[in-house]
Amino acid sequence: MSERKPSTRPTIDDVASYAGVSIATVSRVINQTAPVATKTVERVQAAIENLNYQPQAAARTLAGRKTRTIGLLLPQIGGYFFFPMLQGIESGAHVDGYNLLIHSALSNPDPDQGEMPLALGEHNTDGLIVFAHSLSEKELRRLYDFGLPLVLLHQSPPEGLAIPNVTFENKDGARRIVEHLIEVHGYREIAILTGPEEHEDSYWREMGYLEALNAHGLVFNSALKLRGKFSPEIARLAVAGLLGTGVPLDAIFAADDESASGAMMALREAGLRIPEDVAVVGFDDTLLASHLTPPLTTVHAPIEQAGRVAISQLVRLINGEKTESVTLLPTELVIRKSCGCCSK
Amino acid sequence: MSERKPSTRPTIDDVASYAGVSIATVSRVINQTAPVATKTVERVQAAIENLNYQPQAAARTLAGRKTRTIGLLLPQIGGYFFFPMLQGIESGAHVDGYNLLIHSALSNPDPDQGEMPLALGEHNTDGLIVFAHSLSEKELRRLYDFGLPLVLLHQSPPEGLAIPNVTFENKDGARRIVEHLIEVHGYREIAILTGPEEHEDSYWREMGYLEALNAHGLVFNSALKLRGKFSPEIARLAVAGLLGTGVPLDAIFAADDESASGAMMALREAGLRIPEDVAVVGFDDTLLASHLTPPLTTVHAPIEQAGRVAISQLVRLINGEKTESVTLLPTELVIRKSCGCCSK
DNA sequence: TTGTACGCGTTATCAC
DNA sequence: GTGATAACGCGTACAA
Repeated sequence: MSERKPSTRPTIDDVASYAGVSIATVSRVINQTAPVATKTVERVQAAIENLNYQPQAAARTLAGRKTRTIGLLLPQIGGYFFFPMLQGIESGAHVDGYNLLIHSALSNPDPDQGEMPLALGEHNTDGLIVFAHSLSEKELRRLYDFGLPLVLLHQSPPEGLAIPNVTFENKDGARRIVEHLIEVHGYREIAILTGPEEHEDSYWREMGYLEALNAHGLVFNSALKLRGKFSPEIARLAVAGLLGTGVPLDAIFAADDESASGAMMALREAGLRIPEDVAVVGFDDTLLASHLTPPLTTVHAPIEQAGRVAISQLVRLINGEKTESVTLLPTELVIRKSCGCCSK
Repeated sequence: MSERKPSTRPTIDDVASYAGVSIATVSRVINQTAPVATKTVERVQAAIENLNYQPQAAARTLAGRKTRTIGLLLPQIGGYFFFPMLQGIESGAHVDGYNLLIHSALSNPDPDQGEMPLALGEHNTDGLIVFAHSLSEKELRRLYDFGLPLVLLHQSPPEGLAIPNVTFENKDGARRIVEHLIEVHGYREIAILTGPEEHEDSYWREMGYLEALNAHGLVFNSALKLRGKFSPEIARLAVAGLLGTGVPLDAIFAADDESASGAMMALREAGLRIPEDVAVVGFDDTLLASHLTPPLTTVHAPIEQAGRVAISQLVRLINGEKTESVTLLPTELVIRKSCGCCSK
């Protein structure tokens, strides 16, 4: 298959002469930036239609100093968490009339060491949504100082930077699900599978776990704190290791659904039944949760909504309107079977 | 939280005067488009560094007539299939130095009826990757006739349009997994859960199924053909319906992993064991497959690779190089437990 | 090896 | 309501 030669596209001048008006008028009907006579509008629109004209984005940006584009920076693409988030962000961006430019930080080497400057920034975006720790603090500061509108998803801003951030009521959700394990099922030996060290959501989920323990007079047993890193494989190994020690165990609170699935694997491999021998609960309520066997009791996190809110905050910022410095989205307990409820 | 005022960014002129050269020279060192004296290069680079200069994307595009951006058009964002694909596309695009603009067709109303023109197109991209049927044939034709480089993912081009397309060896993979059911396990009553009607991958998977049946002297029983639409819920209902009829059933070949998970649910709800009573196999080998209980025997499809190949084809097209009209990526049988193998 | 000057296609600011 | 025309920031002949 060989190349075809691109034809030349019509410009605003072509439209203007076709319609017998000036380019200024054409611009006016396109952008509705000033009143134009109805007849003229019709002629111009017909011209646009007939010539199949579409304004050149780059020229508009250059002249109008707006890219109409929002950038999204992610640590990496993948995981169950990712697509509802992207869904929210994409639809939100589109509703507000913005294009979405995506980059994963992995393919975006650290600008502190390497040469390559950030592919997303003030030169091609009106604002950025930064997920968790996809940007070094230094780079974040640079962009902030520059004045680029920024919103942080699932990360609070570095000291002194007034960047809006949106996340979940993690502590509250975690506390509630752990209390469910304690109050409804009477479990007392409850392990926790934490996420990555630096992950703030994980931190607050752990705090919620501790709070629930304390509220019910249970003492925290550090042997029951396992690092799951939001990864099924790592969680599986961690749980297998715990089971090897023979420590008594009633239930496992995994800080996300993926590590919960790893925990389930480990339990099953050890010949333990879920939830009869050990209960397992998660956090996030991703697609995975309902596909597991038994279906996972978890905390529903409004992931898609978070994406949408992040966009709306960013758009407000771009428009120079006031924004919330922190948005905490409520979570909700979702009872399925892995905790011991509803089992037959 | 209130607004901050954006500072003004340095231009190529600032860099030029800072370095004591002309803007042409600055442009040359940035784009390495002509030899420049080493000393000069150093001075310019220092200037760029000190001024924190980054070229304005819009201006480069306007002057150089290249957006350095690739557009990705999707029917909707979601499903397990989606991550690896996006991963491949994103990384591929980045490796080749392109930005990635994403749009889902859902938020992109049909331009044939509505007003809104396609948000992605010749005005803001150098080329487009179009997934399955996210674009009407008319719009596809328009873009093609215009000369915009186009690559189709999991869809063959409309009559007469020479657009490269990349997909899997669907028929072959389907045939192999169904033959596995027949030859290794001796199943004869094998149902199929197809995907959406118009989906080509699904069509070829069905063909592979039929081929396997024929090759082993089994006659196709139309009662065993169920529409799963690549959806767990729809598949679940379809299978439940089938079970209600009492038709004999040894195994189910689901045309994708998600419908396989739905089939499993239905079977379990009917009190049937997998694979002892009815075996289930899928297609794609997404994350889901290994998370199911029992782990799903399926056909591994190189989803991420398909994304990467699509990008490379598109880039070749953009560069005016020759491309493959069709790329068929090989699939591979992945034996887990849901077919009856490895069970203990 | 380097500099000058024009053009890329819009928006925005004036006048009329 | 409408029309000239000056930016916008950069690439790139063409000259030197």
